[in-house]
This record gives sequence, C-alpha cells and structure tokens, in this order.
Amino acid sequence: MVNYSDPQLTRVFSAMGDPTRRAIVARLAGGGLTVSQLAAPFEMSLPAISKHLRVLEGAGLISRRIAGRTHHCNLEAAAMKSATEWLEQYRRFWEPRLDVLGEYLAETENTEELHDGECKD
Amino acid sequence: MVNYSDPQLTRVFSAMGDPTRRAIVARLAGGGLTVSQLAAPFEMSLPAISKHLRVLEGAGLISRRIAGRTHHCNLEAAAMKSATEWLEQYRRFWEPRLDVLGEYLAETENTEELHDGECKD
DNA sequence: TGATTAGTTAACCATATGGTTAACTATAGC
DNA sequence: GCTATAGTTAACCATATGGTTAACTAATCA
Repeated sequence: MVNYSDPQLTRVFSAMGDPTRRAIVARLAGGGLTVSQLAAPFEMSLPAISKHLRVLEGAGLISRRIAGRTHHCNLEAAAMKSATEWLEQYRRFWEPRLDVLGEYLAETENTEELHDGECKD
Repeated sequence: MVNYSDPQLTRVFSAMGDPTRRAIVARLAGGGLTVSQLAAPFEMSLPAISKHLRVLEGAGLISRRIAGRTHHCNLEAAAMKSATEWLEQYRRFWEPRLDVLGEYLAETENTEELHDGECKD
C-alpha cells in the first residue's frame, strides 16, 4: 500500500525539487565523485553544496565513504524507487494503453468492462 | 535532452514533496471533485487547501472548471510525465536488468559489451 | 613542524512554505 | 432582498530553505 504521508517519499520528492540537487544526482550517475569534484562546476560555495549533499543523504539518494580528508559520494538510486512507483500509479491517466481496462484486455483478449480503477493511497 | 534546471520539473517534484498534496492527487484519481469535497477529509482550513490547489495548478497537475460558485478540480496526470521520465533514467541503477547492457542483450540476444551508459542531463 | 587542502559547522540573512483567522466576492436559494 | 454557501484573498505567524562568509577540524605533505 502506498502511503501518501510516507516521510521517505516526502524527502525524496523534496530533494528532487531542487535543480542543483538534480544536477548533483545526474553527475553522480557517471560515477562516484569527491565533494570537491562534485562542487567544481557549480557557481556556488562549498558549504552550499555540502548542505545539498546532506539533504540528498537524508533522502537516501547518495552515500558517502570517507577516506582520510576526502569524502567520496555515490548515487543510491534505489531510494528513487518509491517515488517512481508513486508516480507510476498515475501513468494510466496519461497513457491510456496502460489503464486498468487496457491491462485487462491485454491479458484476457475480451471486452468485458471493468470497474473504474482507483489509485492506491 | 533532460534539463535538470527545468522549472516545470522543479514545480512538479516540489508539489509532490508535500504529503497533503499527494493525498489530494490520490483523491482526484478517483474522479473530479469540488474544492469542498476535496477538502472534507483534511484536518486543515479551506484556505490551506486552496493554497495547495494553487501549487498543484501551477505545476499543471490539476485543472479547474468553475461552474457558478463551485470549482470542479480534475487530475492532470500528464504533468507527471517529465518527472517520471527523469526518475526512470536512473531505474537501471536499482534494477540491473534494465541497464544499458541488459536492454542491448534483450534486443540483440548476443553478448557484445557496451560502453558504460551515462545519464541524460 | 608548519602550511596547505578537504570538507564541515556556525552564524547569519532573505525569501519561501505551510498554516492560521478574518474579511471579502459572488453565486444560490428562500 | 436577505441569507446561506463556495471559495478566494489578505494579513499574519512560525519554521524551513537556500544561500553567504568566517571559523573550525582533520588529514596530507614538504
């Protein structure tokens, strides 16, 4: 069951609501980076990046391995799973082929009508 | 090309970052509702709901048809599409079967290796 | 040991967010 | 026309967010 008050979901969506953080995630998709490497292309102070990293870490979207004085960050994309699943509940609203009736027809190949599908919450 | 600074993406993710707004979206998935009907189950004032509706409207996630003094709200789930696509770029990171190599193998049925896929940004 | 480097923490600031109550607009109904 | 209803707008408040600079901690290196 999808719980709309799930604080983890809230943290992930909120984290993704910031363009800088989406850019950080996009950079990390290319492989792990240190904080300085990560920060380099941004026109923003290191403390600002540090804060963004804390937010991403709090959402479980990145992990950190500390080696000496350098912090290596890695993408933990699995944290996006719940957010993706939440959004996908609604996919049938913009892709009619994926609606409940469509799924049913695809499976059974008959025209019997289904109840109007409701979304999990 | 996915643009991480896309303000529309920012509005959609930010809108979804609030549990009340996710609950509103979930309710509207069951069909259009007036503002009062929508607000009924929430322990929150009507103006608070009104604000949330404005945010959802600004993100393109709901539409409004005004009939007399009642406002009928409808889900516009298509606005979720860009957010879903953004997240799905990263699906291969938590579902190895959907990685670039996996897709390639599924299509060609051979074992030739591919370059490490990068994420669009 | 002393200087440099990596990164965080602290203190601060401006603005945004999420809520409230009170007042308002406008439609509906008697 | 008066009153009730649907909903917004305004004003306000507390806290969160996103940024800054300065100070700090700790590791590296000459």
